[in-house]
Amino acid sequence: MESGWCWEQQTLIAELVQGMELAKQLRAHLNATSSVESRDELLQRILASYERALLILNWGGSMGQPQSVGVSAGVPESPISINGSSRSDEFDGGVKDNQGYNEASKKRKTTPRWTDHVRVSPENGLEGPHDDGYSWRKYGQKDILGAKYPRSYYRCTYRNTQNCWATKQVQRSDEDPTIFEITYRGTHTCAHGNQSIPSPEKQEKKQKNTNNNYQQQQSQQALYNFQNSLKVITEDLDNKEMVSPFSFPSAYGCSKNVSSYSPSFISPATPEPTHYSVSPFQMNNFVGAHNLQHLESDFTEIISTNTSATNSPIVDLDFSLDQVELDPNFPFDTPGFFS
DNA sequence: CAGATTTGACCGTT
DNA sequence: AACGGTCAAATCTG
Repeated sequence: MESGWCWEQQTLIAELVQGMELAKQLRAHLNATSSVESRDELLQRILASYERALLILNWGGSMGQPQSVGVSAGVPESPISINGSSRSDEFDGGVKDNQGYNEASKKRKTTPRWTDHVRVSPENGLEGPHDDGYSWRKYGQKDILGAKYPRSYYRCTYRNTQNCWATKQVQRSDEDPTIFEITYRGTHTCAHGNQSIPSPEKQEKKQKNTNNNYQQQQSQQALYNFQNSLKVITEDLDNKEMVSPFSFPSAYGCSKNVSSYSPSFISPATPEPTHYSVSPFQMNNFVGAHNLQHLESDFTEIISTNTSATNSPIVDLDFSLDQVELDPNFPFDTPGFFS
C-alpha cells in the first residue's frame, strides 16, 4: 500500500500500450478476411484496456475521493456490464467513515454500492433481472415506503463456504415494471459466478418461472442476445464519477497485500473502499461481456458500463486509494506510450 | 434430505 | 419512532 503509484503508472502504461497493440491488430483484421467475432473481441479488448487506463487516471487525479466506486463496482457482479445497463454508482460507503476502524462493524457502511437498471423485454420471456453470473440466495424481502413493489435482498450463495459477502437488492420500478433496479454491494470473493456468465436471470425468475436451464450452455449467445434486449437506463451520468464500476486492472498493486484469501481468485473489489482487487484475467477476459452497443455511446457511458469481469479468477491486491494520486510527473511521454 | 425461499422479528441508523 | 437491512425459523422444492 505504501508504494502504490509506481505500479499504477506501469499499469496505466501497460493498458495503453495494450490498447494500442490491439488497435493495430484490429486494423490488420479490417483488411483481412477475419471473422466478425475476432474483430469484436479485439474491439472490446481495446475498449476495456482504455477504460482501465482511464480508471487509473481518474482515480489518481480527481478530487481525491475514495473512489471506491469504480472499484467496487468493479466487478462484483456487474450485471450491468452484461446487459450494458447503466450503473448509477452511489456508493454510500466510504468517504465518511472510511477511517478504517472496526472493519467488521462498519462493513456495511463502507461497502461500495452501485445500482444498475435493467429492463427486461417481454419478448425475451424474461421476467426478471437477468442473471449476472453469480449465484445468489434470497434472504429477505421488504416493502419499501413509497414503492409499489417490494425489494428483494440477495446474498452470495457462497457466503459461508467462501466468505463471500457480496449482496444485491432487486427492486422493480414503480413507473415501469419491466425495469428492475439492482443495487449491488460488496464484491464477490467467491470462485463461482464466473462459470455461468450471463444467463438470463435466474434469481428473480425463480420466483416466477422456473426454468433455469440454459445457463451455461447458451451463456455466450444468450448474453449477446440478452444485451440487446435490455435497455440501458442511464441516469445523470454527469453526477457520477467517471470511474467505472468495474474492475480493472491490473495493477494496482504496488501494494503487496495480496489477498488474504487463499484461493487464487478473489474478488474484484473488496467491500472496503480502500481496497481494490485486480484480476489478471480481467485484463483480457472481461471484455467479453462488454457489449457492442456501447460503441456508439460516449465515453462516459462506456466507462460506466463495463463489467463483467466477474468471472475470472481474480487476484486480490489490496491497496489504499489514499495513495493513489495523479503524479504530476507521470511520464506520459514514455516511449511507446502514445505511438 | 439438502438447499433455497418465505416471512415475521430483530437491530442499527436516521 | 420509522424505515431499511438482516436474521432465522418455518416452509417449500427438487
